[in-house]
Amino acid sequence: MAVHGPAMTDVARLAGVSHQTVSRVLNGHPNVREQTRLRVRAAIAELGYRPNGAARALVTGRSQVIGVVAQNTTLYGPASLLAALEQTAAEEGFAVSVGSVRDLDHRSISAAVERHLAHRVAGIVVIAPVESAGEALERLPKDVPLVTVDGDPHRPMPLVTVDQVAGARAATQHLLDAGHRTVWHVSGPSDWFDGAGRIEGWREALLAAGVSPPPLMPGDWSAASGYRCGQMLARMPEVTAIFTANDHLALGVLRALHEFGRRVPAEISVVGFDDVPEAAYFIPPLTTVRPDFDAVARASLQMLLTQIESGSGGALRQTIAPTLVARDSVAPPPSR
Amino acid sequence: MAVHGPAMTDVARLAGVSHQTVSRVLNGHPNVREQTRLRVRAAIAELGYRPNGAARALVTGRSQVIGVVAQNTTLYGPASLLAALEQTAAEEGFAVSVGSVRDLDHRSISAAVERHLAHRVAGIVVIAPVESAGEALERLPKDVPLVTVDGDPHRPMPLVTVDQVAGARAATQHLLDAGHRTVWHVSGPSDWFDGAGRIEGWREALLAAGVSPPPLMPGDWSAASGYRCGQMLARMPEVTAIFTANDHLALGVLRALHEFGRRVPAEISVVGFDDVPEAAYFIPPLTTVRPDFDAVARASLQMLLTQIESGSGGALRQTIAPTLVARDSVAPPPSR
DNA sequence: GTGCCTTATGTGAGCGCTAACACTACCCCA
DNA sequence: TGGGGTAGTGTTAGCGCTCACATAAGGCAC
Repeated sequence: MAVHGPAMTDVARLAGVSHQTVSRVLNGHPNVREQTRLRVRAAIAELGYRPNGAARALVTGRSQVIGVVAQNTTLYGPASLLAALEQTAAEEGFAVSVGSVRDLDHRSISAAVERHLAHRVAGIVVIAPVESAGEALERLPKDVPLVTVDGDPHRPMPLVTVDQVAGARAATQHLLDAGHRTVWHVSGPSDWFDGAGRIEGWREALLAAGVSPPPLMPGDWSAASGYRCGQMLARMPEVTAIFTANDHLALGVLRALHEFGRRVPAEISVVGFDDVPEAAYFIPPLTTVRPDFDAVARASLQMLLTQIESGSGGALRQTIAPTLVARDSVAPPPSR
Repeated sequence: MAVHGPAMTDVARLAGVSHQTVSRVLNGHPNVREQTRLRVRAAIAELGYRPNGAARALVTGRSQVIGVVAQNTTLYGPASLLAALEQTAAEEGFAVSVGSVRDLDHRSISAAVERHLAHRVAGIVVIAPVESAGEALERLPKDVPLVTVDGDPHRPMPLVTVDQVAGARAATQHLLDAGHRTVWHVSGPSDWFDGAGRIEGWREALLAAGVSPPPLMPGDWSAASGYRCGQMLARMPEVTAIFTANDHLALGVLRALHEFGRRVPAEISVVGFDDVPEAAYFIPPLTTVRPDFDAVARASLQMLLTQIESGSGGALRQTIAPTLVARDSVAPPPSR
């Protein structure tokens, strides 16, 4: 059934060398004569030979596969991250195996990681935006290369993260700069680090401007929760500026404001986070904060590869700064 | 470096049997005494043993991994499909390896498939919504289990697909039933099978009602292209009903109509396709067609597993019917 | 008892590869 | 002239598992 293509010995025979020499060519070892190298490459091409990853994994103890653990790969953020990760990994000759989990408790995460370990992956990227994930990760064997993305900033493990705080600060500041007295915040879940970071940045910006933050409107990333919060905010005449923790929340808020006849941005300004491709086509086009998922993916993969090659752990940390994308949903507050 | 956990021989020694007996227990072979089976299981648990997938893959010629080839896993459809596929596969004890491709030409597809083949995947799911993909697939070795999703309905290979035609027909009919004389269509790319199917369904419904279809407005799935088409449609007073090939196109259309002061649904009704989670929070909430991605994933995986187990190819085919989700973006046409 | 099943278990080979080491040229410098 | 490099190549073992076969123990017919 399986396509049993040519093996290394077949290539070796055709090239008139030993299988070991073929192996050396394949792995870019020095000490192979240029002429031999060419002969081997020709034989590889002629036979359409592809090295057997399983055999290699067996003998080296690890495969050319990177495991990714993520929760909801349907969401825009994780999906983008996963795609970027896959792209980058492919360029480095690695395949990506996904292990999505329903919940981010430590049982689920551990199980997903274990599954990857069973396949002897070369390294693991965990997109672990919540507290409970961290605990699971600390119990893991220390000798497997691991990078967390959007994980706990206070835990000593290799971490790549979007600078949520800076992004939220920029969004809030942008609204203050437009002349708004204060800014309301429809947040993500506060037990998510990105949610918490965005709350923190919002709060910081307000405090720095000498404004005491108004009550938080807690959402759960979904447009539905944004809509619910929006219905409350729409009824409060003093509200002139809203920063939402992501674009989908903003969509829900916009819809609620629209229903209550509150015009955006004439009466109320709104800023989102994520810059989903559709944000430019919301009504009105949404000013938002764009995290660079490609950069995050590149950084985390680089970090992982460094660990894989050096064998050393090391609690590296890298933060990617997001950028503000100004569109039409922000204007000065209505003059009284 | 790698966590060299216990091997099968360690389990065997602890249980006082041969490694082969352990293997038999692991693979559920008959002819193992109940008592022995329990002893082996106990040893496995005690040592925390996990079978080495690489070794198994090496000897059997295939791994417990399913390769998925997809193009843009950031789009809602593919992302949902991938997530559902992963979930289902995990339940069956399979891991999922993603190989996304930038373009859907046959070079890229072949390359992605080859990469999976190198890792000796057990089977491959190709999400191949365009013509050129089909050609690449036909050249593939016949003995590797393969299922295409949203692929060419006219090609004799195992295929699972959403019934695009029926969905589009339902959407169009829904608008006609509301009293509209005709329905305009903002399409997806016509070289995508789902795009083509939705055009076909729209056309069929109109012809069945004795209406000759108005000119097609070609889009490319993006909100941006929906917006451009919407700008044209907004200027045409005779337009009262629009069916868009997906929800993002609808978002762009809604935005354009809004800018031109055309009220939805009072003046113009709009129906989308996909039912993205945000569709209920568009302005107004979007009536749309919901494909069941979970069902597609389950069906394709089932089909793949059947091939893997039986070894037989067989050109099976399964079509998943989508359902219409009625919201507020449809109303009778304005009376004159 | 002999022969021949069936059931439960063990033994040996080998999947395709890499790591470690062995070996052969050949060169350089004393 | 020989000792000791170094570049290029071959040989061997073994990663952890499954497959095919060998073996052992018991049952049942004659």
